[in-house]
Amino acid sequence: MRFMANLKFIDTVSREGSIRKAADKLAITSTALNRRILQVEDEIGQPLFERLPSGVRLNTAGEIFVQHIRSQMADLARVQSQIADLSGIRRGHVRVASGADALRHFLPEAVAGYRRDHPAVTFEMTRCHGDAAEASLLSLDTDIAMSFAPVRAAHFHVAAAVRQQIYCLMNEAHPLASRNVIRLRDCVGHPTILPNALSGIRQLIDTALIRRNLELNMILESDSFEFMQNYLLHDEALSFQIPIGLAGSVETVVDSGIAGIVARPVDTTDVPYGVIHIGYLKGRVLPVAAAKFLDDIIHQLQQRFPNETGA
Amino acid sequence: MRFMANLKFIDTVSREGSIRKAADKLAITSTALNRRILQVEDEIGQPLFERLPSGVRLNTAGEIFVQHIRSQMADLARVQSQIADLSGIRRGHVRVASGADALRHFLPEAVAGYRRDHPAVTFEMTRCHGDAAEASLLSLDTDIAMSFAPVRAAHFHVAAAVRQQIYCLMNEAHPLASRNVIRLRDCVGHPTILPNALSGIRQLIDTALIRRNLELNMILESDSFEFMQNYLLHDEALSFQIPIGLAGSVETVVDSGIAGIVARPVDTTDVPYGVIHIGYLKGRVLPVAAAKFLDDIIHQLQQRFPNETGA
DNA sequence: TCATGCGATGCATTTTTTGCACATCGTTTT
DNA sequence: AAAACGATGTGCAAAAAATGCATCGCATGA
Repeated sequence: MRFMANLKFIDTVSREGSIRKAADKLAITSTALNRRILQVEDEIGQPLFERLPSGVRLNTAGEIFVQHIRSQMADLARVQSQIADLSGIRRGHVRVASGADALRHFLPEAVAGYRRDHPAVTFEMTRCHGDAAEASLLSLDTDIAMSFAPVRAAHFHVAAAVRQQIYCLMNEAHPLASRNVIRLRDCVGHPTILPNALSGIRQLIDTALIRRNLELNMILESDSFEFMQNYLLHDEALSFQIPIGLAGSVETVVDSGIAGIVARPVDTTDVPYGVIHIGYLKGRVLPVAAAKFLDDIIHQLQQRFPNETGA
Repeated sequence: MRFMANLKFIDTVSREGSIRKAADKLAITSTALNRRILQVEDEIGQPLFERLPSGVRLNTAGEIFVQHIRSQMADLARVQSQIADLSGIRRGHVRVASGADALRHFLPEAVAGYRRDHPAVTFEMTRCHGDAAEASLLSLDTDIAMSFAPVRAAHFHVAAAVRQQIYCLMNEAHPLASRNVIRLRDCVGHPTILPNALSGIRQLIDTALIRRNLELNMILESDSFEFMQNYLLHDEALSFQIPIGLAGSVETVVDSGIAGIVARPVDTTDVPYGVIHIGYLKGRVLPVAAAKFLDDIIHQLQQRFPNETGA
């Protein structure tokens, strides 16, 4: 794309914070890159970068301009995707940011299913925590975000929301494994593993504990669900998860997807439902591929959680 | 703007319908232009134009791409305006499409007033009828549209709406000039001049006539308000106009702005109020200059028609 | 004080773009 | 039916632009 080259160069420089580093990345000499930037600045009529001894940094005009560039590039991707769609082959590139929950089982299956129908579409999956999702949407590094944390609606268009009950995970030999529903007070005293503070699950549980003035015996904290679940195989402890992070459908979720580990719902009067939000940057028009994939996962969510899915 | 050159070239070719004509307009040879277009088509991966014996025409992919180009260029104008605004000098270019009514007195005054404060801002005023306004907003040839005709809300964001009563214009020697309010039936029999069928005024009057089963003695039809008013100086006829097309404020509008011509309100039970809509393309972010000018004229409308202006 | 890393610049070189002449194709006119 | 016209596409030489190298000036940090 020659006609976008200069703009892409500026974007890269702004990300690298240095003309020389950007030049390396772009496989041209710093001289050439420098001059192209000077040229664009000349055409704009104002400098876009502050020259610092350690490199360059965007000034206010640059911030505005780079935001424009990114939106242009994202829009060009949409247009290309739309044009490619005309010739029958659906091609494109879809970038998804998601919490770790959905990245475990749901998204792999969803992506694989989509690619079965549209093998020319490529994907980029980024794991991220709450706020980072919004940032990557804003900088147009991501098309679709999926987050269990509450979202600020300012920049986020919610395409779908799915209610998720908290489940308690444990070894099938655990004394609580015989119960059909777990009350929060049942957990007190048992060794417990919790996701770290950025997780939506953790926030829900912490709020519930404070409200009921309970305290759990937390022995371990992690941001890896896989680690936490595997740990349960070797120690008699409790952990928490939401259905989308488990393998089966919600009715058959008696076992958690890992042999020997069972999942039991936590009473919703103790810990309320949380909500997974799926959406994209407000005001954006998604590329065809991303839009179709979004439709796809919303459809799958409706099938898997028929009574929990809303607009 | 070298980095936009190729895109601008494609836009021009699509408007001219011929590579040669576009090349003339762009002051380069058709050879060079042709090759640049082939190059872009190559980068896109698909042809954008159909080659016809009489020139070129956009194909479907081209339509999509050109729409993208136009939105990019409009957005670049916004960004430039915003950047220029940082340095204190407000510069930019504002493109307004309006019916003939507002172009007579209101807009000249409004533009002159704005340019008094911001002399670096340039303007482009286009007179247009109802539907053409929407088209020029959609093709991003226009920033702000002002229309007395009813607007379809699909693509039009209404920034302000002003109620306008119909006034009857006549020579001060006309027998009806002695009345304070004109009833529609009073007009029957008198020679009458009407704006042509595209005008919002005409549509309101036609509807009223049909409803009351009246018929006017129409001797002349025109799309030039100036012609119509000047005609009244030489013949004892009636014409119609809305306040924004007249010179004074609504209270002092006993004379029409032209010596010897008076304006009398038409009873609103006969001909209802019409509405002037001022707005822009839905979803667009206007350049700073255009946005401020829009604020400006809305403010002036509120001052001039304090009880008629709504959101 | 010196070394280091940054962006800017002059100049020779390479790459790209341009313009001219002409080919090719379809339509219109004679 | 044939010629003329006007459209886009193509070789080739000239012109213009971009590039790479060596170098400068400058501020920071050891």
